[in-house]
Amino acid sequence: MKSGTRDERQAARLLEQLGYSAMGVGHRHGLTAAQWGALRFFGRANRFSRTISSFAEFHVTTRGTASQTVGRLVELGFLRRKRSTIDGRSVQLDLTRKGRRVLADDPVEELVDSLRSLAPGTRARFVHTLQRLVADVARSRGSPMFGTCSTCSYLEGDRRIEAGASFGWCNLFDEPADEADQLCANYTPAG
Amino acid sequence: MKSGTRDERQAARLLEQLGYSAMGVGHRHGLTAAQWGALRFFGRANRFSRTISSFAEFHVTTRGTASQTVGRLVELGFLRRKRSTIDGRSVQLDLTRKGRRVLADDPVEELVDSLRSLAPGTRARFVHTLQRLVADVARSRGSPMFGTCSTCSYLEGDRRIEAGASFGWCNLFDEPADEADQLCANYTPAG
DNA sequence: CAAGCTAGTTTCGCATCGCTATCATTTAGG
DNA sequence: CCTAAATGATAGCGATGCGAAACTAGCTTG
Repeated sequence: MKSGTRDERQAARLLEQLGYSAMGVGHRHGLTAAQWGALRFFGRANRFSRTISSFAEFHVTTRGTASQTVGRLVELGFLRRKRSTIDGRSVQLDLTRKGRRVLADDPVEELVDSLRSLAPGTRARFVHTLQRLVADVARSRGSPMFGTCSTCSYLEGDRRIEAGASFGWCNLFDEPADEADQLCANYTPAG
Repeated sequence: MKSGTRDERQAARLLEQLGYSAMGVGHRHGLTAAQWGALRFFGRANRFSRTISSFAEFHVTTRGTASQTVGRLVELGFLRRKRSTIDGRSVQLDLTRKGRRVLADDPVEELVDSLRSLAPGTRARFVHTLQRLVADVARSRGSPMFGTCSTCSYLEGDRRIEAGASFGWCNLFDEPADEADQLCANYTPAG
């Protein structure tokens, strides 16, 4: 039995190690892990999902804590609050120029470099496996998904978003899917 | 340029997401992320590496902080201190039975389940790619590696550790490599 | 319009993190 | 030997994280 699970454990260990060494561990720029997580989230979520509630859900914490973390980033000038015009309760968080600069120096960039050096086929297979794992874990945990348009059931028309080409259409918001590579809190896997 | 990096960013994002959902986020068993990290480290490191210093290095923090975190886990009964017989300064940390039980309920187990459902070939390719990424990131950061015997240059004889079969030989410690699937602080990639 | 729900903020209390020093013990080098 | 280096433990300090609860304000339903 032990030998039968060696591969899985090794993979899990490597994933964790990658997480530790690649992600916000190390307090670069004086930011904590939670703050890096928030900054990344708001840098990668679409405009409908850049809210306290979505971040709290994504980060598995309470809205109170999330508000506190975000408040600190606003003080530091990395995020900007903007009241939503459609829903007066809602606040949209946007990265400032300063926030974007810091995010560009995200420790995870070294990982991106490494990924870039993979053969395209290898990378594609890797991404495909990752997607499956993320979906599996989210499902087995009963937590929402936070995916992107490319595999979302609300996307109308051509499922594949070509690089830089025309957008698809989001049937949920009834708008062009112009932030197709951003995370969405309303993501629903197709299938 | 932007479209040319879509795959890499997506992969990085998925890796981060997997890290968040799989790792100690959520305070299960009342343990913090740092405590989960320590518990996992001491559950996966070989006897030469289960020290405060190694953990501090792995976790990218100071020995003081590491000692404090470990101290809490000792108080909680998850770890046990044991003075080294060879080096009187060194302390070896071992998981207690209780610690092992908690580690079995590690949130990361859901990830292991998901990995188990992959086709063997897919999983092998995935692991292979992960290994490369971990090595790349560690190299570009100039940090030590923490790998296992199977790809270590100190391993004598057959490089492949067969499941449950005979051990290899470690030329560094001059001992049988009987903890071949455990993390080692002295890991040096072959090649 | 009233009741109820949702989004966010704020405060309180407490535990932990993370760093810097300092100290004791033990090893290693000359 | 005697000094320098290494391993850990510990104290002190500031900041953050986290949960719970109370509170404001804006939607929504009937």
